[in-house]
Amino acid sequence: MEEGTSQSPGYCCDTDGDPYDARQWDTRNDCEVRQILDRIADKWSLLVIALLDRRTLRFTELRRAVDGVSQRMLARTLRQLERDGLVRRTVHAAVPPRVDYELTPLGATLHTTIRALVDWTETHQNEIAAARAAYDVREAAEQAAQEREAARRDAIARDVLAGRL
Amino acid sequence: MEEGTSQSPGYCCDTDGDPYDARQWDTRNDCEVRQILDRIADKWSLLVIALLDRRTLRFTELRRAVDGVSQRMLARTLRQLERDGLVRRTVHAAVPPRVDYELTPLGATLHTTIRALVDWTETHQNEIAAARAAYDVREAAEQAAQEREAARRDAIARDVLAGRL
DNA sequence: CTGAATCCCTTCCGATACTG
DNA sequence: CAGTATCGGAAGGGATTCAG
Repeated sequence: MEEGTSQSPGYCCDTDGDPYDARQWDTRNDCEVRQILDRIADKWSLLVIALLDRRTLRFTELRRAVDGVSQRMLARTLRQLERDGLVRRTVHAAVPPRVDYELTPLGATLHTTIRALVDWTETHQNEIAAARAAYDVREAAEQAAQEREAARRDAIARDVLAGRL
Repeated sequence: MEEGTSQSPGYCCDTDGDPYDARQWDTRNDCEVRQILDRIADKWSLLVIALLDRRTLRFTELRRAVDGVSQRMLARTLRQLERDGLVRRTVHAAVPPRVDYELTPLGATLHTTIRALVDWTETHQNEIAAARAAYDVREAAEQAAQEREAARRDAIARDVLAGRL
């Protein structure tokens, strides 16, 4: 197996004290949650779950549908989703071999939630694009101002030096 | 700047034909959406948005609260969230310097959605853990069976060879 | 057809050191 | 305090090859 099941050291909970914030999800709860979140929020997992909504697809169909995924990453993604109980894998003994993938009931509930997130993104993507553009403009202006200031200081310093000598 | 704004080549839309699935988010829509999703579904972004719910925090406060983030990643995360218009950054001219971070209205709406995702994860984390355990058991059993089978074949082959010679 | 295994390059990210 | 710059190790991920 390429990667093991174990996490890198220090990834998980060791903060026991510090009851720092009870109003919401604090850092302690993220030990398990964060790891799962990283998995399902993954670029390919998201797409696979999306594409498997209410239907069954074969490996190659998924491969073509996702369009950009390598067979390696698709296989890995599907294996993990299967392991997490979100996708069911059915092997048909046949020649040529045929493997079907479909969402489990658990996976179907995730689809709803993910869908909400994607909807938010679609709804606000223009605002985000606008915010980025505005930010980039501000940053560029600031940088230009700094460069002008630097040039000014440089000129002054040269003048002083010239006056001295 | 360490990483530029531009994406890696071939990351975005080039699939124009293939009107393959109109019922849901197909691959074409993900050009923009996926990129934004990757950003907001990021491990640190998620936590930062969570912690900034309805309050203002300073850099160091966030650093301590997240507990595990490096100053590098926190700074990067905050910069990106600011650029995306999700977080407002306020610099107070003072000694020592003080910088406050808070959610923008846009960021606040994201908080609700993210919260739904995290709630799903918390709700189903036990099911996922169970699924993983079951999967691992099945896999181990399969592997053991394969090894027994291999040993059996090996023994037969040796017997045949011994009979021949 | 459906993968698993290998090679190899790129990106991510933490540790460290340095500015304002 | 609030960052930025640089480096090196680790992980991500594509291309290719092999197997069932």
